[in-house]
Amino acid sequence: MDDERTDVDVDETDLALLRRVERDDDVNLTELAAELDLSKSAVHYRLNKLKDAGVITAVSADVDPLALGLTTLVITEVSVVHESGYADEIGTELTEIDGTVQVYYTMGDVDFVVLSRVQNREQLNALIDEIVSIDGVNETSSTFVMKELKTGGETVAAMSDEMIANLIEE
Amino acid sequence: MDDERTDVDVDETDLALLRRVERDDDVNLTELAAELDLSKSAVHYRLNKLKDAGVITAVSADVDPLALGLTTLVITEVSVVHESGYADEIGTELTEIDGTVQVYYTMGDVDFVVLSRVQNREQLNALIDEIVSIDGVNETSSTFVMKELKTGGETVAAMSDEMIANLIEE
DNA sequence: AATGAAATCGACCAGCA
DNA sequence: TGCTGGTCGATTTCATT
Repeated sequence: MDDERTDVDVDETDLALLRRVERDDDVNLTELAAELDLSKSAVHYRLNKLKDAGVITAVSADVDPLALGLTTLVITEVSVVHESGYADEIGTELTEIDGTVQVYYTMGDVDFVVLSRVQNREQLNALIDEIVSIDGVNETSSTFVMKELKTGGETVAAMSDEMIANLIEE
Repeated sequence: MDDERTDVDVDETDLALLRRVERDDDVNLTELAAELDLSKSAVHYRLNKLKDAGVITAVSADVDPLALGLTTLVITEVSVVHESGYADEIGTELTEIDGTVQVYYTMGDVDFVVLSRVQNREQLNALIDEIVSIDGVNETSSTFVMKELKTGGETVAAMSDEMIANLIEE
């Protein structure tokens, strides 16, 4: 029993709807209604509610990086000189480097984890050069991704029964 | 000059369209057409083309993890005993653990990088226990994410001019 | 949360550059 | 090959219960 305060309240139907549209929202209300055993109006009502509540933050097209030649995904750990209080600024600069797709500020001896997509090794070298040239960056360590086994597109689908239960009973 | 063979050919207009819909596809054709200075038919035509070509793999709703109480994001490095050729199987098992949202198979001394979302520390402990109990897993190292600075939703927007140029000139 | 009607939209086509 | 413009059926939307 830890985190009790949840901003929004969703029920099992909402979660089923979310699971469906986070996978594929390129459907009309009639189809959604049939799949979820709801009326079209009910689906419409719930989708609006979920968007208003901020549970659904956007409806977006998923672009295949490979189709654009972005065949290389790299994970880079970035450490900064720990005297500098410029972590915020460094983080912002990391997000602005072309090719970076995910940037996380982390606890521990590594300060940032950066995921980047590039088309070839030259672009990778250029990208890492850009990172190390940021003022305050101390050390970097990069690893190639050989296979993307799960890509993070689906949030609700990744939740356990316990996580679901914590949401429902509130 | 490295990777020359790209499966699909897209032009600047396609990329502008992709940039728009990967950010927000919750708009009608009329609005898209106005923003891109195209006719509705042209937008319709290009969107279909991009979906057929596999550049757009899906249109999906983005769910805010925080709205569902998933306040904790953790990055875990997983090493396997290197005698075992069960890397594929271990990878699959990692993707199936509740809470894991991204799983990458990597080169180097770390074999997998796993990103997980949980609601509290107990769930995190349970998750890590599940990982280490996988047959063949040797060692894990986890790091809390304190701030998500860039979350990887947009692929085209992250591309440099050079990457774009490599795509256009083919 | 359901109904039904009005407004709007997306799909499609024949023709064109 | 990519686009235009217009039509029609389908869809979203909304007031009402």
